[in-house]
Amino acid sequence: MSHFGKAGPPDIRDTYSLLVLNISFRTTADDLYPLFDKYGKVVDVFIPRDRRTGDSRGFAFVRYKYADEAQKAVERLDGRTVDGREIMVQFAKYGPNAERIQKGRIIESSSKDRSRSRSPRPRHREDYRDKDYRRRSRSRSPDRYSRDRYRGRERENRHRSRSASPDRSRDRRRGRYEDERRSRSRSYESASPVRRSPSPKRSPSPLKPSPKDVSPDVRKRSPTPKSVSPRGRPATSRSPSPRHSDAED
DNA sequence: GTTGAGCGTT
Repeated sequence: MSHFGKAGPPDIRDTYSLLVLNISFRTTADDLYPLFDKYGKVVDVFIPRDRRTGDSRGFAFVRYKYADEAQKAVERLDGRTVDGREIMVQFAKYGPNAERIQKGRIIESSSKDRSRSRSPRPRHREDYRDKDYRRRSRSRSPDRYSRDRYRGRERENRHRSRSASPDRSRDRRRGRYEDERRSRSRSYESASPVRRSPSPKRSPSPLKPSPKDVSPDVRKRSPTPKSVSPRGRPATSRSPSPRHSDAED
């Protein structure tokens, strides 16, 4: 759906797509259109939305008619604060139908001319699913803790140099990404699938629990429930049955 | 009410 109400992409013959990232979730195409249209002729503005909820994904595609205007918009709107969020405008790298894009311009690889370049790779389906799957997992930041740590460090960095250069944003994101990746790798290596046993009944060895594991008080308290549940059942003691102890967990 | 790396629809 495009912002103009027409079905699908209007006409992508010589248009230059810009990718607008880091926009607010409330920002709509109607809000971006006038902003981008001021710097050139905007052919189409499209904001991908979630199919289930319909919420914006936080980025938009602005299609310009001329490259110079698109470039101008990139240099003008990149880093600008829109709706309280610093947006990032850059040329689109991938096309809507997995078409290759050069400098934001869509390069029709094979649609009418298939004999020239043969690329029998129906990957669009898989790519689409893959990206969709990624979005599902996006729900919330699973590594939010790690990112918070880095974010705190960034804050100090930003504190030192208030002036921000347009190139810095790239390095910043990339550096964080690498750190995140390394952190994940380390997590996978270090983190073992150890499930904390909620019940201390689980003995580490199949043998009978050594007296070191079981405190003498516990042993003495086990057969003597000084506390009775309101229902009249000895709830304080877990399960007097030794063979039932495993099944309970 | 929340979220935040990334590349798109009939």
